[in-house]
Amino acid sequence: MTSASRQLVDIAIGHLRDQGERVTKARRALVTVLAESDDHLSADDLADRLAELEPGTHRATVYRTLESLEKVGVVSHVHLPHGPTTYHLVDEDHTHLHLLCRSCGQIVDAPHDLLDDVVQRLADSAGFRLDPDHVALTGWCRSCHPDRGQ
Amino acid sequence: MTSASRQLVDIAIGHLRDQGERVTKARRALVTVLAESDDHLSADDLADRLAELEPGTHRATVYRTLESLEKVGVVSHVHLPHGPTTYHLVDEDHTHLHLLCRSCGQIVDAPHDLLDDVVQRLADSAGFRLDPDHVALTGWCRSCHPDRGQ
DNA sequence: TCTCCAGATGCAACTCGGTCGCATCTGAGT
DNA sequence: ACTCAGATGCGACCGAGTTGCATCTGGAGA
Repeated sequence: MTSASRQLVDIAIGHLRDQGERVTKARRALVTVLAESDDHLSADDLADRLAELEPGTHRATVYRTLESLEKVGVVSHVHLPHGPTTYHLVDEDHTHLHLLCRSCGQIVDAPHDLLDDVVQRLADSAGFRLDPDHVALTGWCRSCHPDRGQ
Repeated sequence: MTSASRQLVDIAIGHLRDQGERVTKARRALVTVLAESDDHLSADDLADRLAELEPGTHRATVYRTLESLEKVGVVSHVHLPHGPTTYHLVDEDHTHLHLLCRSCGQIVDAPHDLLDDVVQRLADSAGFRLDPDHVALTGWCRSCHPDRGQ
């Protein structure tokens, strides 16, 4: 475990305590797994990695723990069309949007401010507060883009 | 059945024939249901409505028929995060994007050209061809928007 | 350090959206 | 009318996520 990820874990655990949430083995282990991973892991991926750190952790616990961590704002999830939801630690410094290639399934990162104009326009015109990074947008990546998609 | 929807059905059935696809009872019935519906129906919703027009149509047939109709370009689907996929007839004149409220679940329509700039920028910068209406974007609608989301 | 209990966990059964293999049926070309 | 590739009905299956309930435990208070 790198010092960077140890620090992420400490911060996240701190948030849990601050909000009166219990710091259990499962929660600490899950945060640790998240801190050491990239941000495209499904609940099942997390359960697999958790099997080493905290064996016997049940799938249902993974889902419930993720829910708790989201509630206190240390975790967030992204929906991938045609695929499982992925989870990641909230990290203001490294936010980015996700683009999913409909052909090869590759996830391409996009700058976090890509939709800033759209957010502004929707707020002004429809009073809709857009949450730009909660779903992956889809399309075709450079190496795939066909004339006509699936 | 209105004359407008009858016309949509005829056009769609024409596309099927043109592309050498069979015109079966289930396909005709499903196109008819789609032509008479708004565009936020799940496969199960469609199966329910199909029960009147063409009783005994199996769920699996609904999925397979939707797939065939998509292949010939008369149907398209939109993913709603936290909900089932919805299907609609392709209709160039009435395209729009979908915004899903994370609080009340309401679907808000947005102008189809909302993401045109983004499409252009992504194409230029990343070679990614964005398909702007394949997933619903999420956020909070005018009557919900809280200070902090779920 | 011990006690206690709200809240977290393990487990199994369940839901829901979607897919698949296979036997049967049918649209449409001859 | 005959034929058969392709469409359908059916049921079993799958993956993702949820729920009810019994048991366990973190951490606050004595």
